[in-house]
Amino acid sequence: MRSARKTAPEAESAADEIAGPPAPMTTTRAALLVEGSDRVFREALRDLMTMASQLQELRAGLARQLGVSEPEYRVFLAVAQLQGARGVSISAVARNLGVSGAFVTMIVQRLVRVGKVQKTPSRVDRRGVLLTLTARGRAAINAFARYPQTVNDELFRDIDEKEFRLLADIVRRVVAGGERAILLRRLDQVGQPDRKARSTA
Amino acid sequence: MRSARKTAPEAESAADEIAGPPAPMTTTRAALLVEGSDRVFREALRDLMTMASQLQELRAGLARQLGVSEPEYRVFLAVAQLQGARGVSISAVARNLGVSGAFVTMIVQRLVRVGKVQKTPSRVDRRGVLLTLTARGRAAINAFARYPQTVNDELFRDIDEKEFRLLADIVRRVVAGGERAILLRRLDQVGQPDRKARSTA
DNA sequence: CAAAATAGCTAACTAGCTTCGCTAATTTGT
DNA sequence: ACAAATTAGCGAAGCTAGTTAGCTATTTTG
Repeated sequence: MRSARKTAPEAESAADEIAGPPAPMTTTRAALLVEGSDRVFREALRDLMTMASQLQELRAGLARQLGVSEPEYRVFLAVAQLQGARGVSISAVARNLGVSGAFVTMIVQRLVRVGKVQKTPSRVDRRGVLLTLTARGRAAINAFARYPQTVNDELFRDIDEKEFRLLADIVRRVVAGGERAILLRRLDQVGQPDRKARSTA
Repeated sequence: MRSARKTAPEAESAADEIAGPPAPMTTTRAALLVEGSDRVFREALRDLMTMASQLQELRAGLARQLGVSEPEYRVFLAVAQLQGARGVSISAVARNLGVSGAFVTMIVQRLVRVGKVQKTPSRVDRRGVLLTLTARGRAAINAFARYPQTVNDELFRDIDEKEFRLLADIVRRVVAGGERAILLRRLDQVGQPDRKARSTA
C-alpha cells in the first residue's frame, strides 16, 4: 500500500461542492450520530481502516528490516511465540495466524532456507514436524527488538495511560460486536436460497 | 477471507504451557505497560488487527449481498459518494481510495458491464470521463442501505456516545502517530547503506 | 506553438493466499 | 487385528487484488 491520499483534497474539479443524492445513513444508532449526521461515524470508520493499513505498512517495514517478506515475518514471530520448549507444529501456526496449512508450509520452507527456523521431525508423531527458531533466528529477533519499540512508541506517542486503557477496552468490545455481526450475517445468509453453495462446508 | 480462528484456543498440544525464551518488549512507553508488562498492549494491538479484519470481512459480506466483489463495492460506494451532480473522474476515485488509476479503470469497466455505473465523456475535458451511478445503481444502493445499518449497529451495540467520541478522537491521533511512524521509518531507511536491494524481486 | 503534464486505457506482472489432490502416519470402530 | 477414517504436511495450480510500464489523446504552459 503506497501512501493513500497525498494532500490533494480535490474530489471534483474545484468549482462546485454539490451534494448529489442524499446517500443513505450507515447507522441508525443515535449514539453514533453527531448533529443528526453519520458523517463523523463514517470518518471514524475510515480512520479505523486507515489505522489498520498503517499498522500493516509498519509491519511490512519491520519485516523488511529483518530481511523477510511480511508473511514470513508473521510466521517467524508466531513460531517464536508458540515454540515453547519443544517447538510448534505447522498446523498450530496456521491456526494461530488464520491461514491455510499449505501456506505455512511454503513460508516455513523459505524461513528454513534462510536459516531462521528449524524443522525437526516429531518423535511422537512421525507425520508431524516441530518448528523452532535457530540460534540465528533468536539472535535476529533480539537484535531486532528495538525497532518495533520505536515504531510502537511513536504510534501511541499522544495517547496517555487512561486513553490507552479505554481504547483497549472499547476495541475489545467492538471485536465482540464484530463477532456478533459476522455471525448474524451468516445466519441471514442461510435464510437465502443459497447462492454459490460451494465449499466452506 | 474464510473465517480466521475458529474457537479452538489450542496452540500447542494440550499438556504443557511452557513459556519459552523471554521475548523482548514491544514498547517502552510506561503508559502502555500494565504491571510492567506489555501483555495488554500486545493484546490490544492484536484486537486492533482483528477488528480490522472483521471490518474487512463484513465489508466483503456486504459486497456479496450487493452481488459484487469487494473492490467493486468500494469503487461503487466511492462513486456514489463523490459523484455530486455531474459525476466524478476515475482519478478522483483512485485518489480517494488510495489505489492506482489503472485499477479503478478496470473495476469501473466491470461495474459498467453489470449496469451499476455509467461513464459519460466529460464535455469540458475530452480526455476525461465522468462516473455516475445508473438508475439501477441508485436503486441497488437504496434497497441495500439497511444492511450496512444493521451491521454497524450490531458492531457498536455496546458503545455509548461518550465512548464513541473518544474512540473517534483517539483513533484520529493514532492515525497521526501512524503517519509519523511511517515517515520515521522512511527516513531511517534512507540512512542505511541499502541492504539487499535485490532479493525476492 | 512546442514541450510538458494529465486522463485514461491495456497488458504484463507480482504477492499473498487458497483449493485440490496426494502420501504417509495415526486413530478409531468393530 | 485391521480396514476405514482422520490428520500432518507437501506440491502444484489457480485466484484475486493490486502494481508498474508504456501508449494515445488531450490539455496546459513557458
